[in-house]
Amino acid sequence: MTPALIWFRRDLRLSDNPALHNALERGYRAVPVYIHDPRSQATGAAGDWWLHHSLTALREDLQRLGSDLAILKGDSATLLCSLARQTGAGAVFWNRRYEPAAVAEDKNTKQALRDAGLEVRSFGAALLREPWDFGKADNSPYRVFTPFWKALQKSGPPRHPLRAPRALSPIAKPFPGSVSVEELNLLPVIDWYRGFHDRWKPGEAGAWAKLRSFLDNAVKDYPEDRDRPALPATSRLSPHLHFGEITPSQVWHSALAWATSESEAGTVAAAESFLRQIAWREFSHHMLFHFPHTAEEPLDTRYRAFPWETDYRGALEAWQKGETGIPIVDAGMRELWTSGWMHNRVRMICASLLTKNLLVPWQQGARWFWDTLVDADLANNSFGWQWTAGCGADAAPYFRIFNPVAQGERFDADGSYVRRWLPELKGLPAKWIHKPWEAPEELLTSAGVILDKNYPRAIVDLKRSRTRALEAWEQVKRQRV
DNA sequence: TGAAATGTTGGGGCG
DNA sequence: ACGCCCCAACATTTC
Repeated sequence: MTPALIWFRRDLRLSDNPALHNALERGYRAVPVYIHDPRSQATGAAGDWWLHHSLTALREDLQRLGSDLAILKGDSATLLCSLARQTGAGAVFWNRRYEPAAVAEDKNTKQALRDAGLEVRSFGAALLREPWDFGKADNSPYRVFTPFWKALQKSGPPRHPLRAPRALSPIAKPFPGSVSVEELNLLPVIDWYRGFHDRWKPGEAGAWAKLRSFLDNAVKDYPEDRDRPALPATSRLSPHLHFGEITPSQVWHSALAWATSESEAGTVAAAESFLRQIAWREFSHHMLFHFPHTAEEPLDTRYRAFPWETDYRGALEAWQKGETGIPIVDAGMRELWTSGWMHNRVRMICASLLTKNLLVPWQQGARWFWDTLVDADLANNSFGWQWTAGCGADAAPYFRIFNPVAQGERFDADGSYVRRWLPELKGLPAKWIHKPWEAPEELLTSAGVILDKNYPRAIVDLKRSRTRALEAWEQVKRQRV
């Protein structure tokens, strides 16, 4: 059997893997390869932690089927060419990536391999639809979510997921040039990530465990509870989806299968409310594909002239450390630091405070999330930040400025989310927990809260900074015309 | 996937 | 009984 290199990237799974599946179907012997190119590093520190464990899991899964994962360091085009020569491979198969830099790299690699006389095949699996053939009637991309979502639902179910192979052929041992996962030095130098282990299980099995428990326990209440950060109401699949340990198509079919197998009313609506979030992920990936500059620059060009604060270092640092003095924000930022993840509702609240009340450029917030989120994903991250900042696709109009106190009282009414992450405020009753600066002095004292001593006073006046943000927006509107 | 300002309505207290 | 005011509750407009 002729070998084919299966180039793993952001598809660290064996099931629903078209590259692997097609190589086997065409009678190739699969040689699984992962290439770490430190120059084209597209992961933050938390993502690196995840990648380390996900690669370990993939390698073990491959070994269980009789194969292994060859792990190489260096330039992918060069390595794939030399590897094909060494192994006598006649083909290279992979599943597509959609980020601008990855698209460019893959295009070059494909050309180099074809020039070397190899068969190269790439497949779509990370998205529900290929961005280039999912658009409006005139084939231009959707820029508004609701029509995108309607078209997605109308376009029929995504392709049916493929099964994992039952067995694979062994690869050469030792494999030429292969290193261990440890040798990739992915684990961050400072060990802030200790809290990650009991919350996350990177790898394909971990992804399915999350999906299973979400379908068994939470999806039925998803429409009701999804915005309440204290509850385990969301799927937490985001990092698994990012690394391709599970595909959106698998999630889609599993959720609909759950909805039709349950006899209770409202299950289809519940499943669709969840899949709508999967569609937001899809939308943001399509947007980044069609507008590749939006990872760095605002989609709405008026915002190039936005009068951001220039001396924002102190504010940014307080925000990063969860020391803004605004409880729902600080709770979110500490959840992020401790667990590598933050509830989506709280992400919006934190992002709104940074970009609107503090007038810090959204790219700074995006950069911090990029480094600290285990699910850091270029498309989702850029899209989400631009959405909140008001400069993105189908964005919240600029004047929609969150009031973090009102948001806290609405979505964390009893304050249990805040108390979980800010134990120093534990003793405050729900009435004051979202605005300790307004609490009566004697109440603060009996709760053991000393403002500016063990919990900061709010670093911004919410009312005044709101007005200031609206004035900044007026300035931008005038400049354009 | 907002919040604040402003407008409207209707019940109840009260002279 | 009536008009007046207050204000909560809700709706609409504006940022």
